[in-house]
Amino acid sequence: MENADVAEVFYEVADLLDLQDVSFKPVAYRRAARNIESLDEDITKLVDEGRVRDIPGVGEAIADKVEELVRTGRLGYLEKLRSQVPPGLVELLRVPDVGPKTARVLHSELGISSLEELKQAVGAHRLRGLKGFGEKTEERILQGIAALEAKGQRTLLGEALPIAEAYLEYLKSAKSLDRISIAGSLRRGRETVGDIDIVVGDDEPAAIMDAFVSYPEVQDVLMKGPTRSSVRLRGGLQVDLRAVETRSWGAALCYLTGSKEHNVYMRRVGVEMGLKLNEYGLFERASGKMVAGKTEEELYEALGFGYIEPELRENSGEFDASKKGALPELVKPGDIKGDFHVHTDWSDGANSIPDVARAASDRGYEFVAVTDHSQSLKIAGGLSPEKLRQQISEIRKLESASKLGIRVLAGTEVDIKADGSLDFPPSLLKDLDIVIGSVHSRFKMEKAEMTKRVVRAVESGQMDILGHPTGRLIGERAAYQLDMQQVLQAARSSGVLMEINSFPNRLDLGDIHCRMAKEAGVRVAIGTDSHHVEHMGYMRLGVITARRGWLERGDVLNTSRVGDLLRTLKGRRP
DNA sequence: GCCGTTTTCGGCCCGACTGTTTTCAGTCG
Repeated sequence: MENADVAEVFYEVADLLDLQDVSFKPVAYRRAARNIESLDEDITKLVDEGRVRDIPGVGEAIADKVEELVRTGRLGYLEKLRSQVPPGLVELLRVPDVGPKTARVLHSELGISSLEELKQAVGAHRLRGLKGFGEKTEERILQGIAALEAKGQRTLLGEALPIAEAYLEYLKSAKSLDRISIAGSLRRGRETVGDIDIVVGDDEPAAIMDAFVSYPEVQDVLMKGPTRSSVRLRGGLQVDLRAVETRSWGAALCYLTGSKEHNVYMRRVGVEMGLKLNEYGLFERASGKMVAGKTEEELYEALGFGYIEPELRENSGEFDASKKGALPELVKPGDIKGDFHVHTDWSDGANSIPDVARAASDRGYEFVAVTDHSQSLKIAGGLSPEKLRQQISEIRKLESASKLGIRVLAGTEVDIKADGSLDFPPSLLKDLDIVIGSVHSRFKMEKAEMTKRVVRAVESGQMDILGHPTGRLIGERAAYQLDMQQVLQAARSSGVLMEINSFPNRLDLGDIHCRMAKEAGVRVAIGTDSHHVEHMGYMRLGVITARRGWLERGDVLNTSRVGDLLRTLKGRRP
């Protein structure tokens, strides 16, 4: 049973308790679920070692339930709760503006217990007769259902970021503002986001709201007030704007960046110091006097912490690290000196080698690695050994004619075959500057078999980087079964690096695995997996992911000068 | 249900917006 499965059960428990109007327990179950979800160890391992209670938010009662769940695959408590709540009520909670109270009334008064029944009841205007329900509520619920059906899922970081940046540019051009920033999970760099949050700090905060709701991409205005407004864009993405006076800028930005758990912790620390923290600032509880809030830096300082980077704000150790002066100095986009993973028109890429070199040079890089596919991957035009030989000499020729203005590394993304052998002979691989080994076939292997396959490749002595190590496609395909700890141990002893594949729907390694890699003493290499020079801009997504994984400059091979880099790589392979 | 220089009980973050309200509950973030 995976961590995510255990978390999902507890989320459902929380919903079911909410529907029974139970207080506080839902919060506790959700907290436990979130912490289990973001754990960097297998929950089964923790159960085996009796360490479940070490997880924050997991006490005696939840620990027992985790153990039951992991050992038997079932949870009696969940089954009991399910029998007490009409099936289908939980799905009503997914409709915006329908919470537990509304769902209960809908069921008790109108007998509604599914999304379908709710839709019919709204269509027949049966809600407006109920106490506390009117026409507007009916309309909102109808819109909520439509939005849920149209979208319902999270948006990739790489899709949301440009949309948010365009919106920001528009707002800045509409009115001169003291401060404006993206906030929320997007600012924290989560791999997917539910919505876009924007914060404005200005001495006339309410004045931006008209411009905000008039953005041409807006389809619906969900709410509009002097400090807060909310819209839905064409395409379904929701955008929230919060505007405060400049003196509250830092407090509002911090509050809206979250995470929720991070905020709750900060508030508790404030309470212990006799202070009150909200989106307007940090205040003395007794006098109401403002202590901090104009900038995030002064806010953290006033609470006794150093500045915590947005990507770390998940309440997963950042406060402890700050107290100990052990916060990482995160790798920055400007540290990146090259891209390790680019395809060209020799296999399934769109651009020529000189085009790729030029694009890399335009980005200010010192190097770029050409890593086309290998022979087995026919669908992607994988190169034969002869063709790869030709490509190598082509690259060397261009280099010696110094026509490229940048160091182009001759490389490959070689298939790791089902038995763990590589798709090119060692005699060919040794002539390359860089070898990425990737799994592109037989995804459904058993965990033990897949782990053996990958470990064998990692230990072959012919590979520098393990490409997209889990194989997941966000929202499309689950990771293949793999014992990541074993792979990391093998990588450490063989000196192989883990890739952070920056393609928007991969981000593989993800943040949690990056942190695991660091703890295991394994460095990472960031590659964009570009199939078009435009894709080379995805590098920033990889950097954000590295930052969420607490990685510093020294943990990321891309930050090396090209000379050092080549010595590192050559020194490793026989 | 969890947690603790407010510690084994009594708390649990705090505020905006909406709709249906004659003063506030519900939802959301």
